[in-house]
Amino acid sequence: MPELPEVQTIADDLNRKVSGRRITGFWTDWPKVVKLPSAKKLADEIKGARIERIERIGKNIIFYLNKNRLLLVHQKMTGHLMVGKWALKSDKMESLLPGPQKERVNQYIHALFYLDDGWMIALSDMRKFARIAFGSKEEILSLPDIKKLGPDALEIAFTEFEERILARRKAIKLTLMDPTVVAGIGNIYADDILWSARVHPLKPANELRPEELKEIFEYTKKILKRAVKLRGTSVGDYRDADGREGRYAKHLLVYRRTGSPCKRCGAAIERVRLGGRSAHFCPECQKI
DNA sequence: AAGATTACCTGAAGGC
DNA sequence: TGCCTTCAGGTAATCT
Repeated sequence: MPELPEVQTIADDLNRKVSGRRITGFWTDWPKVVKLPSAKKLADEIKGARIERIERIGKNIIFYLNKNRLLLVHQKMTGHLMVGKWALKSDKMESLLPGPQKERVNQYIHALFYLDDGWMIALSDMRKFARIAFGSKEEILSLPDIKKLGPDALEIAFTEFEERILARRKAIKLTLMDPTVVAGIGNIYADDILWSARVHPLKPANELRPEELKEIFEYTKKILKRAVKLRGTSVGDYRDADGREGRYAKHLLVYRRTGSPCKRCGAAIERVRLGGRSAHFCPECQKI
């Protein structure tokens, strides 16, 4: 579901809301969601853990716990972390609070962390791609998910960006979205970044001209920062930890605008399949 | 060994 | 109404 701006928004919200709380229990109806150590062990071992702070690494949300332990959550495509109060009613989740995160979202809650103040952190995930890992700081940070991550899109300097991108021969869009090259850019922002830089998504990364690379770099920073300020993009059912929508959706430049006029030249936006995903671009402004 | 494809899952939406 | 196909914010595993 979320890309860098959405994950940053959720991590910041969680940091504000649950730092200092103790975790009193864990529930899941989908044990596979815990890839390390196991759902049962996590439930046993996390009891009493104090949440120190929450940060984002790539698209992973990291809870720093006491005793040098970390809890990692990757929401993948449709995962949402939320803070609220829910009750188990037979095997169905029932919201105790009114608001936008009730009903439909709740039937997809597959994991709950109970907190010492009566509130809960819930992981809802329609497609069940999300994953949780729990262990020592060393264990979690040495997982391939974290270890293989490239530099963060908001942190990376131009020289390193240039070096890493030019080392790949595949399409620039796939390269931008490859978390081992740069971390944090997903399908929505990759499309908007390339449209802004006037670069065709299928252009091989190593064939980019210096000025094209510079534009891509500049717009990566600009667009991601803007989206963070707007608390992300809500397409479909994305919501922040309070159930609110992200406002970047109103600012989308090409993503999901197939057939609509290009905001620069008026030509009809086209869509192609790339690596099993949709790439949206302007055939006039973005030539190979 | 990089690049391309498939797997993981459950819908929603549109065509017939 | 229902069946079939395509698409959905990500990335790891598996191929070639």
